[in-house]
Amino acid sequence: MQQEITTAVAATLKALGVAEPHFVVERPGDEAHGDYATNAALTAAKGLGKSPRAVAEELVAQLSGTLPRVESITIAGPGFVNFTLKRAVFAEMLLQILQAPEEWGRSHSKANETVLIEYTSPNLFKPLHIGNLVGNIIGESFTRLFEYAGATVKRLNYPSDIGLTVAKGVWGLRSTGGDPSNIDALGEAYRTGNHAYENDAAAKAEIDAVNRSLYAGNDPELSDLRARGIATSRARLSELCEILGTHFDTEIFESEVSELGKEIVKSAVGSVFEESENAIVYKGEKVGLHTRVFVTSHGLPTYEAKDIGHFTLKEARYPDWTHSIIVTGNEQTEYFKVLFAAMKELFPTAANRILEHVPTGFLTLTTGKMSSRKGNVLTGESLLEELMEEASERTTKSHDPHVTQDIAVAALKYEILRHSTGSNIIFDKERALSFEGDSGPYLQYTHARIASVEEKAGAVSIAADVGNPPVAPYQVERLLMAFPEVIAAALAERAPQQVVTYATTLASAFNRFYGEEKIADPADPHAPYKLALARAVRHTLKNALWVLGIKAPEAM
RNA sequence: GCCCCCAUAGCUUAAUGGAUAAAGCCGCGGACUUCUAAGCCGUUGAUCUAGGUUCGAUUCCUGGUGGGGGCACCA
Repeated sequence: MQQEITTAVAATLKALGVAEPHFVVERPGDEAHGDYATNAALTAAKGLGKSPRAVAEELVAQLSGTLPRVESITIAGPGFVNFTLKRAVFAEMLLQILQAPEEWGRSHSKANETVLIEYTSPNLFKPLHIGNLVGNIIGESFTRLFEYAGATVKRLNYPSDIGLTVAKGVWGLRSTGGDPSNIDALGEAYRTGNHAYENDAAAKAEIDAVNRSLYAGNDPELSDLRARGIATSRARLSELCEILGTHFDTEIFESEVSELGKEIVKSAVGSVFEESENAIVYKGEKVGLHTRVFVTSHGLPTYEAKDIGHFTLKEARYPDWTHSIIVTGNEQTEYFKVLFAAMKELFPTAANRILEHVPTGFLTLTTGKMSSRKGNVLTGESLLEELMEEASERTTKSHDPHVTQDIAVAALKYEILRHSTGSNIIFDKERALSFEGDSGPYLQYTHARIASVEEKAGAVSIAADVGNPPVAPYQVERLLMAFPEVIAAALAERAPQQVVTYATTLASAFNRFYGEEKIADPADPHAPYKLALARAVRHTLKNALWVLGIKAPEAM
């Protein structure tokens, strides 16, 4: 519908003599301004040498009668042109939603793309950090937005299974005698190792030696501890992904790419890379960036070289990729600028396709910072566990443990996805645990409430039907129409929070409707229409929640 | 020192250059013997600062102040 109006307005402006029409068609914030509005007259007025209102009047005169689904076109304010849709358009929309609920909101705009999305990427050998959890939640919502646009999406995980973090953990395990099959013991071992590394010079030297041994694989005892710890970490990660509703299509480990990356970098010395102070570096200054080390003076590959190797493995697995997205914390923003510049010089395929870094913000608690390195231990999993305990206390209608879990996950995901991607998140546990007001559980509750009303309606033999609509559309109905546009905008702007905001607004509008109107009233001639509307809202909420990676329970 | 990001109500957050800046929390006050009260209704309250561009600026540009991140052998 938005597209229909945009096309018509563009054509009319051209007919009026505007060479390059520049305007937007949007949904006005105020319902009184109709269903769609355009600023076309304001933007075109100057070029035409006329007043905005005069241009608006010409626009209205030209457009009248050309849009079959538009009831009226009016001029308001300084020269906005407002479009109000015909009543029947909304009934048609409800019918469309009820007939193909799974399709509502989907498009084919990315049907020709294969998108590789890399996210989560934790350090194995310690409990999942809260930052990994943020990345997982945001990354997953991106995969779903792309899937909704018809793209082929591959979910990639790139865990760190070698390096200083692992060495600290292995050293710590040996020092504490902890059980490598216990995830908490791994966390404890890591903290012990990290503390020693920062405060004890002798221990630091030992840990560095452990690190070299692990790379070389020349100490069976250490390598065995590493392998067992990693197995424990991976098993735990799988469990958490199950709870979060995520999975990965491909996992590539840091240890697989180290040597590969190093060799590629070495072979490109003199062309892409150069030697400097015995290290191999990429001089980012030539493209307005900064220099970074890819291979150290000791001949070890850095994260940079590993990412080069990583890229070649990704490409080998998915040669038809068109778009590669990496989701990480925003502290790596500058790093990826340099890495991508180097990759575009190095790989012809990378030069012609899209490499994109999506930065996520830092999550801090209202009670202070969190860091698993410093031992103030709120991990991703401990946070989830707390939320699940609270959810189980509050669940009344359903005692299904899966529903309880889904509610806890919803609370967490909503709290993270409501922010604009990349902005820092101040997480208030009390607020998330309260499940009141704008929240994941609020959306789920609204969904479950509608399911319950539908059940009641069935019991009194009311069937959904759009044949007898009330004279004026309800506010909820108008809101429904925006859903596909919101999904498209959220993808284009990399902004899942728009889906969060929309779903919350929709739920709120429905709850107001619910408070004002009786839906399942056998004596009400409009009951079948109201039921159809309620069901359409439920489908829309369910689809919006799906995009956010949140389950929509039937009862709670 | 250089580079990047950020600053909206008491708190946590929204707002493709557009109309009266939108919610939730907190506070106060309501409705309901009626479909799920995790709900609904009412109410107080905000764009860091000085300029600039624009018909129009929370949004774009410049300076200032305050905060976060990054800047060669960590990831």
